[in-house]
Amino acid sequence: MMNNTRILFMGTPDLAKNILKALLENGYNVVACITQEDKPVGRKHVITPTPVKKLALEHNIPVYQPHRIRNDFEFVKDLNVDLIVTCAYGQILPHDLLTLPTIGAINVHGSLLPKYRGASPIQECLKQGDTITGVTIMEMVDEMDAGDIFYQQKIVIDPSDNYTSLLDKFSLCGSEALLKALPGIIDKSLKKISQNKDEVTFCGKIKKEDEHLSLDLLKKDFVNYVRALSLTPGGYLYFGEEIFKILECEVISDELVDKVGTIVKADKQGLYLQLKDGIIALKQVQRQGKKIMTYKDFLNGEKNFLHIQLS
RNA sequence: CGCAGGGUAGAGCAGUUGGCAGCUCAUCGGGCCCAUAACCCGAAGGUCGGAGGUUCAAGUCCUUCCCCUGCAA
Repeated sequence: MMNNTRILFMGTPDLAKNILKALLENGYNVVACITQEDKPVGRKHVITPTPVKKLALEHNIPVYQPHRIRNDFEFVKDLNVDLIVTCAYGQILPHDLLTLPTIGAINVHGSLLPKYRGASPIQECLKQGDTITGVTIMEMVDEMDAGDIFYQQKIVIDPSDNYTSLLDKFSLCGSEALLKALPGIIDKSLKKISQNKDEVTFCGKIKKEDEHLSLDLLKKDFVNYVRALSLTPGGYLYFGEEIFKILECEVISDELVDKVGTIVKADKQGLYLQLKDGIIALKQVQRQGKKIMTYKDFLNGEKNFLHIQLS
């Protein structure tokens, strides 16, 4: 019965690819995929298909890449779809598309809704210093991430987690949650519950300027902000004209020994930065043009870094 | 051919006007110490990204190819 359900999968990055993979490995009938257009990527501007497209083509699943799904979804009618499953597709689905499938349209969202509706839920929970987050399998409605909830599964955030490691957890957990919820969604036995409007919070898209770390942040927030941006795209401070990325750091003390933004220690024991409410240790850094390295490796090649000002 | 930095010991870097390839960390051995990631002594470890060229002599100069990274898209 589940094999007869005609599923249209919509998604773009690696996370979505892993969700699609889980569907395929468990025998679901994915009749087509919609993903973003191939884009020139990297320094050489090589036109690269999205991870979802690559996987779909390996399984001989037809791939559609409309420029604007809002204006171009007529082709979906001919697919006779029962269910749309989306995960990080990257475009808002028009109302008339949501009503096409016989069963409905569902989304895999990276937070415990109604918390963190929006574009960057995985980064946001790290920024906030949360210790628990999760995935939500939900019905799609016109308003973004506002649909009723079918199923939720919690994820424990470890203090050592950053965006990259948390993304791995979401790949696993998101797949698990979807597979648990799908049978009940398809046979309509799974009850959905509406979101508590009083608990709704939002998170926006991470913009370029957000990657410049702020020295106005309290040390705890600074560390969490760095976690949210690591390893990609990576938060940075300026070292003169150069970008100096900080990929991992930790709170050391409440001491105030020098101006905010000053390197107050640079030796084997650590690379310490003064913030306005204390000192943090920079553990992994990346100088412009260089690879990511530990503070020890960095200091081996960079003498005289003590008392340097970052901004 | 989008802009820019780079490739030298396991890691991070220095290497001047071409003239015996170095520093710090790590590793191994020894010493000191109640002890140590500390300190002292010693050792091993390199076709200087590849190919070609100039030269008595190339890490260094010329040509060409490959790769890594930051920015931009």
